[in-house]
Amino acid sequence: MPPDDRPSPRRRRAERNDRALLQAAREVLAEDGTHASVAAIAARAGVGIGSLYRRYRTKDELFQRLALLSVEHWNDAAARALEDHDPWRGLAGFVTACAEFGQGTLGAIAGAIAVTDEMASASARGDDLLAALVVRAHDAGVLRPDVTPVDVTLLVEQLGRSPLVDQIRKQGRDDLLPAAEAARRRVIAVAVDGLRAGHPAPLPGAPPPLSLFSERWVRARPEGARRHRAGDG
Amino acid sequence: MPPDDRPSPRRRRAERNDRALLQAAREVLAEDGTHASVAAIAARAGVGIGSLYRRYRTKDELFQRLALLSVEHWNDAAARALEDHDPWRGLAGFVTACAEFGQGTLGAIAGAIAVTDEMASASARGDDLLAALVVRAHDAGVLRPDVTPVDVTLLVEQLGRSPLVDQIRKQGRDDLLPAAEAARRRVIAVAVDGLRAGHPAPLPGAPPPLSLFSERWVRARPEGARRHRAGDG
DNA sequence: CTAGACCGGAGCGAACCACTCCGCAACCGC
DNA sequence: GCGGTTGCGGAGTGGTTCGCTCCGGTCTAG
Repeated sequence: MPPDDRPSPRRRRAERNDRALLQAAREVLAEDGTHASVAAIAARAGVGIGSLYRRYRTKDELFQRLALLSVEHWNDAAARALEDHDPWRGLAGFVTACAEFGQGTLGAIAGAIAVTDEMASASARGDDLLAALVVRAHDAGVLRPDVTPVDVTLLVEQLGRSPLVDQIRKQGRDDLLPAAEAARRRVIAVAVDGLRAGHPAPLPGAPPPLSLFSERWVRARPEGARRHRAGDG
Repeated sequence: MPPDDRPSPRRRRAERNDRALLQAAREVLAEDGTHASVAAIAARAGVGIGSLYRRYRTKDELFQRLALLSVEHWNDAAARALEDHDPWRGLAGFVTACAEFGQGTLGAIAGAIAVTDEMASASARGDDLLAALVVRAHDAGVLRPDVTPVDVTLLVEQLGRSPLVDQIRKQGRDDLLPAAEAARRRVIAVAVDGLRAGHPAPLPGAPPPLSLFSERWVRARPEGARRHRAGDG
C-alpha cells in the first residue's frame, strides 16, 4: 500500500471544494432550474467563481459531471437494493433513497446538456438493475401488478424534488429546514406505500411508453417557435 | 338581470385572451419557476406584451391573480369533495383534482409576491374545508390514521408539478404531451393510494408543523447573504 | 367614412449572464 | 527564513435578457 495516502492539505481542500460545489449545484439547480447561474452555485458553495472554472472548463461540464454522479448514485442504490433479501424492502428502499438524494433535480437540465457515452452506458445499466428489482417484486407479489419500471422511474423523479424544501432553502430559513425535510420524508413514505400490492382499483390508462425517457435527453428544438394562438383566428 | 349578457365580440376576445394569459402563466411558471418572464407568458398565450400590461399593471399583479384563482380552485374542489357521500372517493378526488390542476406551480412564487387580504381569507376557508375532509375520512376509517391535513397539503403540492410534462412542453414535443400526461395521472394514482388506511408501518417522524406553511408566504430575506463556507476555516 | 377602443411588438435602461484575468495568500523544497 | 509554485477569490467584460413604456396599425360601432 502507498504510505502517503493523505494527499496534501492543498489537495484535500480542493476535494472538499469540489464536493461543496457539486452539492451547491444540486441545490441551486433544484431552486432555479434551467436558469441556475454559476455565480449562484459558487456563492452557495462558499467558493470563488475562479475556483469553479479551474475545476470545470464550462458550466455544461459541471452539469455533465452532476448528471453522471446522479446516475451512478441510482445504480449504487439499485445494486444495494438487490442485495436485500426482502423484495419489498429492497424496492421501497431504492425509491426512497433516490427520492431523498434529489434525483428529480436533473430533469431541469435534461435536453440542455450533451449526453456523454459514459452517461449513456451507466444509464443503461441502471435500467437493467431497476428492471430486475421490479421483476423480483412482482414475482414475490408485493408490488401492485399494474406498475411498470417506467412508473417507478417517474415516481422517483416526482418525489425527487421538494418544492417546500427548495423554497425554504431559497428564503434562507435554515431554522425550518429540518422540519421541512422531515415532512418531505413523510410524503415520500406515503407515495411509496402506494406501490404496494393490494389496491382495489387498477392504475388509470395504459402503461407509459419508454419513449418518454429516451426522447427527453435529446437537445431541445433549436428554434423555440411554438405557436399557441389565442387570437380570433 | 342585465338583458345584454352577450357582451360584445370585443369583450369576448378580451376575456379569451385573459384566460389564455392565465393558463400560459401557469405553464411558464411551471417550466421556469421564479424566472418566468412576462415576454414568455405573452408569447405562450399568443398575445402581445402590450395586451398583457393593459390587463395587469405589473407582473406581480398577474401572479397575485393567479394565486387567488388557485386558492379558489382548491376551495371549489374541496367543497365538491364534501358533497360526495363516499369519504374516500371525496378525499381522493380532491387530491387528484388539485394535483392535476397544477396546484404545485405556485410554490415558485411563494415569498415573491405580496399576500392580499382576499388571498388570506380564501386560504383560511380552504384550510377549514380540507380539515373537514380529513376528519370525515378519519372517522370513516378509510384514511391512514397517521396522516394530517398538512401531509395532504404537502402531497398535493408534491404532485402538483410534473417535471416530465413541464420539460416535454418546454421542448415543444407536443406529440408526446398526451402520453406524458397519462403517465402523470398514473403516478398521482399511485401516490393517492398511499393515503389509504391499512398500511403496516406508520409514517416516519412527527407530524409536520403548520408553521411550515404560514411562513412560506412572507417576503424572502431582502439580503441574500447566506454563508456556506467551504474553506479551511 | 370617421372616431376611437384595442391590439402587437419595437425600444429602453437596468440587471444579469457565462466567462476571463489578475493580485494575493498559503504551501512547498531548501 | 525564503523564492517558487499552486490554488484561491472576485472585479471586470461584452453580450443577453429583464420588466415595462409607447406608438403605429387594425378592427369595431355608428
